[in-house]
Amino acid sequence: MERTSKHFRKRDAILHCVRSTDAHPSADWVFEHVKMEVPDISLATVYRNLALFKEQGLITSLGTVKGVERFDGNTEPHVHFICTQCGSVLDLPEISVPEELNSAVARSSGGRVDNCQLSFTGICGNCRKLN
Amino acid sequence: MERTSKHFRKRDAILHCVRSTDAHPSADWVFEHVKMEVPDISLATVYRNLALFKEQGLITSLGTVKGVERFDGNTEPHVHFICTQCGSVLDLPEISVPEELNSAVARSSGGRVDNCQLSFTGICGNCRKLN
DNA sequence: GCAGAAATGAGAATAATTCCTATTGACAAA
DNA sequence: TTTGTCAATAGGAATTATTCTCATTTCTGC
Repeated sequence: MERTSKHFRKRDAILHCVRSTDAHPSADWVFEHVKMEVPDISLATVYRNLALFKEQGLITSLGTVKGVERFDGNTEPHVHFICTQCGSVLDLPEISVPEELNSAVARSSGGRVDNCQLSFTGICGNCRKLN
Repeated sequence: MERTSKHFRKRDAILHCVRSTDAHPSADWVFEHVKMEVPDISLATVYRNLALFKEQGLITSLGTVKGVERFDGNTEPHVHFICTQCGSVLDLPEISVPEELNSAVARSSGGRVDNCQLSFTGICGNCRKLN
């Protein structure tokens, strides 16, 4: 379905915002940025749609960094480095989790595996310089 | 230092509680359980000490499950399976992350790597039966 | 244009977590 | 034994992220 109509302008702006950044943004970050294009956007709409996109698998969630949920528009499996000082998140495309682990996990957990997430935490290069 | 004095009874009870369970508990779970031994414990004390232990590396945090932070008294690196339906967390000791990744990540991120966490999410065996 | 459905704004409500302040226990020195 | 100091704590207020409610707006199909 073409969703260029006004009805979906806000929803699409939110999705586009998350997908066109590698900032791994929070709901609030998305809110602030979408507001530039669509000034009458509401924070509730951002939360609502992020939850929807996540459910539909259009975006993923990294979990929380410093108490705030962070999203990722890149749904390809990939690894993250999270700076615990400044909260920045970096993609590590060169590292990967062996595909065959999923079935091993399904077997040993007795459940259904939907997702896998590998992340490293530490202090990023930038923060190290500043200290 | 011997910490058997009354002064540290609560702090130690909190640490012991987290370490003696594989429930990967939340602050509230710890609070409820420590209360059985030490009825006049306060929730703020639990939060404060969990944050302290985490900082000292005595325990780790899994991040949040369904919006609630979960802790782990087992600081050995290991992999988790998290059920997104019931929120239970299972250890997967048979799966492991290659040690050499840490240095690869440090190199490619330009930062200092403190921790690494691999977790799988899905629906656990129990929840699958119940559906 | 009209009816029903979907999407939204605004702000209230909720829930997890942190902060604040008075109090208490430990411990050392007088 | 008393006193001073300091860390640890209780209890509740404050904060903050997130969700909910509901009235309103916008879309779609007719």
